[in-house]
Amino acid sequence: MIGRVVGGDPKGYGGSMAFLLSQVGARTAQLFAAQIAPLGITPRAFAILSNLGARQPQTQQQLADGLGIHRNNMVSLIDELEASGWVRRHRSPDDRRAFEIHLTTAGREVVTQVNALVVSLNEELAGALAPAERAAFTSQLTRIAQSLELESAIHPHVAGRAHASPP
Amino acid sequence: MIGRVVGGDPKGYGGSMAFLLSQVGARTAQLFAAQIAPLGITPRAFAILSNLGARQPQTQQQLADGLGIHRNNMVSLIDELEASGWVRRHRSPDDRRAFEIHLTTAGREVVTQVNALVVSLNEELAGALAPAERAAFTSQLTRIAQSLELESAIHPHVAGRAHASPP
DNA sequence: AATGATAGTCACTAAACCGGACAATCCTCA
DNA sequence: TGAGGATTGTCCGGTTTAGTGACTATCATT
Repeated sequence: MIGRVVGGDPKGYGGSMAFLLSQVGARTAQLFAAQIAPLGITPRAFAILSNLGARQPQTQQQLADGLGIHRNNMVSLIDELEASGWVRRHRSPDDRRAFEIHLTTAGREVVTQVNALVVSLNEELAGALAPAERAAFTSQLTRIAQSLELESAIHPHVAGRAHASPP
Repeated sequence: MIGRVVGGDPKGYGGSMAFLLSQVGARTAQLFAAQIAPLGITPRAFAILSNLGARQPQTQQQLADGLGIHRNNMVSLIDELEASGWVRRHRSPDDRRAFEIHLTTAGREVVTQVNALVVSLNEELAGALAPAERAAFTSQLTRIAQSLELESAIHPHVAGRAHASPP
């Protein structure tokens, strides 16, 4: 009774976990992108800033590996971040090929602001559930994420070519 | 205690419903696309076939409206579907501008095959949960989908430009 | 019949991402 | 020590994907 897709109404994927998850996930990502857009930042760029907020400094290569983004794309991404004043390139003292990417004060501020938006988005999502349900739901969702071998730092959308859709 | 993102470890969005949902959703969509790819079909194309399976025939315009896909893009989508032999264009007797899109026998078969894949994907996802948890989880997910005003037929990824990513 | 709306089509554009190639630098080991 | 191979950041081109504008044929309304 798990995968009921054939029975009932055709075209009704309303009970399909796969469809629901990808649908809700896509919409959530849309909302997030729309909410941070006024700050002049994209989800991908924020992923970099956030990652730097956790560990600093990192080279472009380290960031690319950590987030699953292609090396080549990291170049222009850092360019934009630097142009926005959120990040600065410093030559590494250890390796003259590499740049150490440092978060600026403004960059740290953006991370804080976006984190606040994430909190409010979380509350908006959780609002559909009874307070008593929320912890269990998150725990179950986490278990699914683990079973899919998702690492907490890598988001399939942030990482390379990852389209696809329903269900 | 819903939106814990700031506390604990920075960069740790592991407890954020928004991040988890979009991450799991994106991965689910990826898996689905990968699983149907051997059949020579994309998620977008399947959405059309599946919709036709539920109501037939429909004009391109009706399909575009129903799935949230742009009219112009529907043209090449139907072209491919027709080239694959899953669909046929018949001139509408009522409106000589419009085409009625009809599912062929092969098209119906593909829908059946993909639906079977969806069932197995659902089982794979549900496998991370205890059997007793599954119904509640799906119900909660459905409530979240409703609170986001998601219609069961429209998938944000299938419909227009819908990138975005974390939290 | 005339005017405006609508269905489908096509061509052009914009964005995202990948792969290949390249210079500078590092590393290793004979 | 120095020569070959690997690595870092960079750039460029090609591909894919989706959206826009304009066009034709047809319908609907008056």
